[in-house]
Amino acid sequence: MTNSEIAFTPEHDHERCIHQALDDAASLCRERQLRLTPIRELVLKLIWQSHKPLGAYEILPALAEAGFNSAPPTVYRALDFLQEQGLVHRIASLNAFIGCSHPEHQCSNSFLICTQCQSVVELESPEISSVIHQRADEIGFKIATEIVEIAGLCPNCQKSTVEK
Amino acid sequence: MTNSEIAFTPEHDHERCIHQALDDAASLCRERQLRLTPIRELVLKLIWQSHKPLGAYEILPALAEAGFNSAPPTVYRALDFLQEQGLVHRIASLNAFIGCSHPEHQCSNSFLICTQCQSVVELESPEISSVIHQRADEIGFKIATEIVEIAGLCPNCQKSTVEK
DNA sequence: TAAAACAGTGTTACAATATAACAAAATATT
DNA sequence: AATATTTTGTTATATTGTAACACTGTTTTA
Repeated sequence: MTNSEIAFTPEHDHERCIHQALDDAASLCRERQLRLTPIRELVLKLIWQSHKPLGAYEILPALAEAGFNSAPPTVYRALDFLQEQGLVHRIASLNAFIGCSHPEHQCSNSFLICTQCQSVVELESPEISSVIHQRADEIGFKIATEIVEIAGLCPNCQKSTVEK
Repeated sequence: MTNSEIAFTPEHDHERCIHQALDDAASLCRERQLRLTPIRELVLKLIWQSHKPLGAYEILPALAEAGFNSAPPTVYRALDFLQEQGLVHRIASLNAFIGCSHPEHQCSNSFLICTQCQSVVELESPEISSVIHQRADEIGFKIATEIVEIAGLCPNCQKSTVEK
């Protein structure tokens, strides 16, 4: 099973996903000499509680519970930091945030979004990016950022839909 | 020049774009036995004032000026209708709306967004869609809707940037 | 080490985008 | 004409995101 498909496999060992993500973040921040403060780490952990994107305002209560200030700027600042470091992505079509599954590499910013279970996987596909660049080149358009958000039914939810 | 590039060509005859869009909308609604009411037509016309996406709240003042109610639901209803009929698209990354340049055909929902002049063109590219479907098939993901939003510099703005 | 600089957080207020719910009016259908 | 349906008016509010400034902790420099 590729990394992509894990999110669409409910029975996977998610503790491992969380652990990996937090470890990656820690080492990445160490390398870059940036501070993964308690707030930032908590926000990242909360986002990684599942493979479903989380809204900023869904994060706030947990911050409050942990004893931090829980006004919107607190969470948005943490999210900004995490996004800048490529640790989380914002899904524009959902106004929500998802953990990056490979923060070390360059990201495609392509996502498959299941409309039934809400799980999201990052679509790693050089071909998609390459075709997009090809087409942009033809028009003479100079790409800065790409967003690809594909909504539909994940393999797992297709099964359950059929079973109904 | 292909249809796509018109939006990135400031000197094009935009009256023609507007006229075409309103005509298309009228005939399309006639065919489908739907009502292109004055509000809906005005909203469409306002959106077609340029090739730059328009926010819902930018439309409201013009509605008020034309003597209509100008509370948010009015414009969102019109936008909902126009979107359902494929006459306008919502750009998720901008929270804004743009006229569809070919409402008769199936739409790719792919856009090139110039970050300098704000112009947007619809990227008609069977290849992009095809590659996306290919990749989704491999994972067993059943696509319902696709969003592709590419931001960068349009050919025209690249020129002016160099000139500076 | 003290002082300055900077980064991170707390706090208040508000901006921008979008929707719920119900009443009234216009239009289409019987 | 009466009824049903669609569209619009209206009020209120939900959701998402940011500006601005004060305060605190951490790093850097003299």
